[in-house]
Amino acid sequence: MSGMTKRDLIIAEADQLFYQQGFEHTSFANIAQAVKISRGNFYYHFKSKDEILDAVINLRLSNTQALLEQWQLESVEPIDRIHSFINILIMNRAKIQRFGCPVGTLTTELTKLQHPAKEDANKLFSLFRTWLSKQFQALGYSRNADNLAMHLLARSQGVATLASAFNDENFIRSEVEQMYQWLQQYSQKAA
Amino acid sequence: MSGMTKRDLIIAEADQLFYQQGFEHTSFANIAQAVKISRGNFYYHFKSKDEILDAVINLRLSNTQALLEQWQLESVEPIDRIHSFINILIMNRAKIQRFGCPVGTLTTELTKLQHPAKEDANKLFSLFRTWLSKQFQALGYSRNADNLAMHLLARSQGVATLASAFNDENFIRSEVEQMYQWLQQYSQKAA
DNA sequence: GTCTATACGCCGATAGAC
DNA sequence: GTCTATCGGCGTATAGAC
Repeated sequence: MSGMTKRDLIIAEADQLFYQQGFEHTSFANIAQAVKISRGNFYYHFKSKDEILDAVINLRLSNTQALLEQWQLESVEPIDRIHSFINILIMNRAKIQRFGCPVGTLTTELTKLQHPAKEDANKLFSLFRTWLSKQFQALGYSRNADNLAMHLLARSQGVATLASAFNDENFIRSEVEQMYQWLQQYSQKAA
Repeated sequence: MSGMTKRDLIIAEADQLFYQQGFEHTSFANIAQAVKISRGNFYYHFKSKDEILDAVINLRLSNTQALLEQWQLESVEPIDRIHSFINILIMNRAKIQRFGCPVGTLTTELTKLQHPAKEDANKLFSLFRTWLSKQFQALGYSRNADNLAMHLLARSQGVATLASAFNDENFIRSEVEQMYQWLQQYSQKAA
């Protein structure tokens, strides 16, 4: 947390609040209180609320990029890397049960608001999509790698939505197990 | 549309707007304009915005109930009934691509707003859940019927979320095909 | 850089005429 | 029942002192 400018701090707090309360429902007063600055001081750092949203999306994009690179380094086998993806549902289960998936809920909200930043938020999905697609390509499924990537993305989105609706941890664990089993059939071709 | 009271008309318009724009983002001015009444006249029919939300949720609950009963009458075989459920993704594909699933997006929004009506909105999910569960029970999978119901609900939620994010009709069709195929393995035991 | 004070609009909600 | 007029509050955003 050292070397963090006040601007970075605002973005980090806004990131959390947008996730927990939604973008529109989060006011400058909320963020200002969290960062412990006055509302007026805000506009020294950002010209508008949309500008904060852009910064939050960019933060999430670089965090996601870093996460994918980490998974890439941690595992050599594509199957293990895809496992890392599925496992976010377990790692983040507590927050997912409360607030859903940060990517899915943001894009859904921005869609309803017809907000121009929706396309940028969608890049978060695309990062996972292309990364997963590459793993399936490496497994030898180059023809439908993108379909498999989208399928897995959809499965995890659905799990997040229902886990949040029913606040059900066992459901997450059960579905993650099934996703692992589903994945097994694609580990054959690699050998 | 005949025999529709002004109150019913307000609820119907609010239903559409809440779906398309979100609950919080929809103002009385929006609804009033759609129904062609003044904002003030509103409070003759409803005491508060939350009261409209309750009415909209109740409308959706009874519509859903009617839909499930229709599916029950249209098909005798549980497999065919479950097919009817999966097929909503195709039937409503245009709206789903634009606004996502009306059930999922509403519960997600109300969760972030920490709105008391969230539990009522969740009953929409529960209607589908118990109905699907009954179909799987009828197929002979009484032990994990609820798990299968939740699995199918999650799959369709995920499809709706990603179809809306990427505005992709082919993805919907492809996933629906896979859901049909997944369902096939559960049609054996019945014989 | 950070603050206080304030402008201005939209929101939900109310009052009261017709 | 439907309207107009209006209140009080909160939202984003600005101006200007320190």
